[in-house]
Amino acid sequence: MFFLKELPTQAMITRYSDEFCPDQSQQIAQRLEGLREYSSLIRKLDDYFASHGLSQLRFLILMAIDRELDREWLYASELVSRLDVSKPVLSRAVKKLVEDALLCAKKDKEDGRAVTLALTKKSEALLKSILSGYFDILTTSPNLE
Amino acid sequence: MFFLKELPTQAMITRYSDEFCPDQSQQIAQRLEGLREYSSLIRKLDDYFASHGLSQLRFLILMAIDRELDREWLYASELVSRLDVSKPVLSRAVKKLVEDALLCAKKDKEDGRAVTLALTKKSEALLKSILSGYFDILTTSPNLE
DNA sequence: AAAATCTAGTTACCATGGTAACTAGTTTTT
DNA sequence: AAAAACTAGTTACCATGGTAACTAGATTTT
Repeated sequence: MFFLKELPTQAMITRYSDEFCPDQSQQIAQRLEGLREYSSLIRKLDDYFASHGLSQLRFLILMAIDRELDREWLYASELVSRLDVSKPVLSRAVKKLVEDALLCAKKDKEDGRAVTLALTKKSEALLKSILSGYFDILTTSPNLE
Repeated sequence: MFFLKELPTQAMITRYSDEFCPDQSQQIAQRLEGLREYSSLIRKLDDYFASHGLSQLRFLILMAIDRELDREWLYASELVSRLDVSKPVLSRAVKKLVEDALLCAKKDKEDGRAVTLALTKKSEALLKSILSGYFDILTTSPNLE
């Protein structure tokens, strides 16, 4: 997450960057502006997900399973390889999704260690109901062209 | 933080967005790409700060004080209004910075509640030593024009 | 000037990210 | 087939974000 409310003015950036990388102060300003815009977009998405009992991670777990074309389920380990998140964090998130009846976990028959994770009626309906708002937020963020 | 390792293909996005907002799938793809690029940039910055005993927040606190033109110090409450962070989080970060001799805290003479926060020799030197690398990371991130 | 309100900063607690180290099942080596 | 190595998932612990509620000093109301 990025925190600056007021970005440094071009003059401020120049004051610093002239010493280290003159002629790049404009690019630095652009990059900082981009960081702020995208951080703000991430916050908006987080708020939106929270208003539907989800989070960025919970949403992405559901989407990753839903978008799988040839199967109805994924192993937790497959989710780890698809999402940029650590195993323990995924494990905990999955546990809560199962408790909330948003995921259906079943022991795999072939591999005694593995668990298959599938969407439930509830999470299918939830995804359907929130995707429209999700796309709205993505497409209506200001200052990002 | 954003987690998708492999972004959905344009075909996947179309599969979803056609139902809700046809003709916007390309914009959605762009926005997701931007989110991923900036998340990756934020991770790079975090790693860089961590390698110098800092964090995004700790760095921004020091910068906010350093960039103040007419004063050598700020109140904690001023930092809260300049950085997009909650009071308790700032309070804790400041406490640690003082312990690490990167901030000098003094009771304000006029206002018995307030504390003035100034840089130390150590943090001034630290800022000088890391700014160059910071600008490098900002200006050399790929895929962001 | 006493009461009420506001403000600076902290404490307590919760959520969610991380790594290291563990259990237990599977696969590979020898 | 026993040992070693690998893999799936969890547990324990730490870091850092959040809100609510607190203390204490300053200010405003009455």
